[in-house]
Amino acid sequence: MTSVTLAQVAKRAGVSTATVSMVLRNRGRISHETRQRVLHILDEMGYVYNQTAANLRNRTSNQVGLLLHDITNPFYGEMTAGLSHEMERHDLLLFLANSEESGERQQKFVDSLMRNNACGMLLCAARETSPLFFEALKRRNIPTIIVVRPFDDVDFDFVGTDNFLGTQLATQHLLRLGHRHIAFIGGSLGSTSRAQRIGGYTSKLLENNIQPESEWIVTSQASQSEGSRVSEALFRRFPQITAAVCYQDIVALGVMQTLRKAGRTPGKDFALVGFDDITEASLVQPALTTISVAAKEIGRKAGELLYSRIQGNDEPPKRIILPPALVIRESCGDRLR
Amino acid sequence: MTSVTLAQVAKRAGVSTATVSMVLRNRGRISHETRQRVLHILDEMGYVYNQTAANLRNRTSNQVGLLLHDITNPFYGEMTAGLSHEMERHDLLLFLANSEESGERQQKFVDSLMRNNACGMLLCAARETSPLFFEALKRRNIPTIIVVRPFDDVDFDFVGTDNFLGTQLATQHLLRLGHRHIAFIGGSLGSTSRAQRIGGYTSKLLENNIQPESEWIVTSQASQSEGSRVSEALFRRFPQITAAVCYQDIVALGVMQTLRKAGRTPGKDFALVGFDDITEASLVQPALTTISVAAKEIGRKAGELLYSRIQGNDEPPKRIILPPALVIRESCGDRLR
DNA sequence: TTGTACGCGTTATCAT
DNA sequence: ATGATAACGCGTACAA
Repeated sequence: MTSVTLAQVAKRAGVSTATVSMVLRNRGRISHETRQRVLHILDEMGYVYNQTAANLRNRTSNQVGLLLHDITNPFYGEMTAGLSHEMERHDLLLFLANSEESGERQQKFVDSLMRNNACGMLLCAARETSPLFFEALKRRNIPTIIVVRPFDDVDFDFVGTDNFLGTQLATQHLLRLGHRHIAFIGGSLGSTSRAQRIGGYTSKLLENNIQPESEWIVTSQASQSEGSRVSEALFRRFPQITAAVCYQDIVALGVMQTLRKAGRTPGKDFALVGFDDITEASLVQPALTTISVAAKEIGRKAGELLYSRIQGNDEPPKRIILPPALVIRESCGDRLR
Repeated sequence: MTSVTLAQVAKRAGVSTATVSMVLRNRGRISHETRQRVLHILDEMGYVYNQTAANLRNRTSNQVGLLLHDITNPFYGEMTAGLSHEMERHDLLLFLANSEESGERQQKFVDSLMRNNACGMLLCAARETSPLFFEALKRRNIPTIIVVRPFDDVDFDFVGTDNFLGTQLATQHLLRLGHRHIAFIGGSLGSTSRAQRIGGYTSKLLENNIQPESEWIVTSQASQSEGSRVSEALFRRFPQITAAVCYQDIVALGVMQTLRKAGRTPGKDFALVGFDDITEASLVQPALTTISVAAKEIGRKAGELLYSRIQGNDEPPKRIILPPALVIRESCGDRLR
């Protein structure tokens, strides 16, 4: 390695290490002359700053961790891009870990972050994460932002989207188009996001004096095939359903499949709204009307908030909820327009 | 912070810091008794190992950097997942940075890695990266693996896919299906990957006595919308084209859009092959026939190789080229079967 | 098992 | 005004 140390530079420049350090960090009072000489020698010797030593001394670091459960999901890719951009702006390094929904891996990553003295973290926790995990986190006293997956502990900062509003928009759209028999398809039982989305759906129905039918609300795994399977059973039991709000675009794609098999055409004799606005949404035929959440913006906002926390911002925990938007395509028909 | 130090634990346990250190790292010969007592006190005091201090002392670290140019691209998401998994296995932390094709950001990240004493890095360099960048990297003497984007400097390890073979497979598939007017869509001019893929496409055409038409080879940015825009122009000019090999799945998705707009159906009156096999490929309708490059596997293999380098493996630089595979779905029709 | 010098930058205190 | 001295952050490993 033979790395050049500050002391070596100091010796060569005929000054103390304190002086070199001050030059490097633009602190203290150093004469222009000395400063120039030191800078020159730093360059000449190819000095590389040892952040590790500095961090040890200062008991800080410039490293933050991002824990996701599935980096493969394009939504999180977008979010990570937004976050990464923000981190770079503040000269923070980003650790990435992928829990793959394993609580064990998740815990291991957090422990690792603590050992490495990370100065902050962003968390999209694995499903079924124990509350104890969060309690332990609080005691760690490290700035932590919960992202995307809603979490109702008010002691944490949270950045995500407004699930409730999202499905309200979706449901309202269907109502305006004249639909009265609207189902909700997808999501898994434990999911908080799902609970919120169902809340938006239900509330909008009630606002319009429509009694929600609990049997028209069904779960589905996050895959096209499951969406298809689940909706087939639903439509067979309740043929009067003419529209559906889906928990995710992927599920909506499955529903489309079912409709086609049954000789029905989404956008003509059935209306479908998805959620997420994934790439495929605009590609399928007919293109999927859906709720768009600005993934990149979530990443950016989360990064911004984390940075402010690292800087010492100790206002009460914030909840930054980005508004989703209805993207009208073709899967609901155009009776409205 | 009030973090517990090794010295505090030692004092409380009535032993030396050396003993505690050895207990922590399972080294040396410590009596079972002492070991138990120390472990107990470590736990009791909530000791958190300070990796920073250890790293400083050992002049090493357990942190590696991954530099991508576009984490948003699902291909890299997959690759990152594979890599991340491998890193976790070896207790390495992964720094992620997204250059967004900016040489400046890229340089900044590498500098940051050096300052932070990273023990290795994986690089998918920005386009137009100066050779000087790589030369400088060599002098740094830090284990570095070039991934995905082909790079012809034999001094570096490389892990990627066989672009040439990939498009050969794709082109051959189309030829077998009877197509003779085959375009190549996507990629940008400077790209080495693209050059190789066009090589595979061209060679296969020639093998079959078909003269490649240079005007049927067009560039496109890595986005669906660009793929759509570019292909629209191409098809207008050359309506005789009945099939296309795409540089990327994303571009292929855009081409699908164009076809649909024109009232054509991929898989029926047009045949389309993508490259990458991203998740969406199997989800779109019709599902995209594509070249699978096992992105996850590339990540895993690259991680494995990097780890071995970090461990001191000093064999000559390796080139690990993973064979791609044709994944037949629906976008080419089934005239063959 | 222990004592302690060491890795390298930081900064409060002291000197000119 | 400028700059030097030296203790310090915390775990490691060698000599004793």
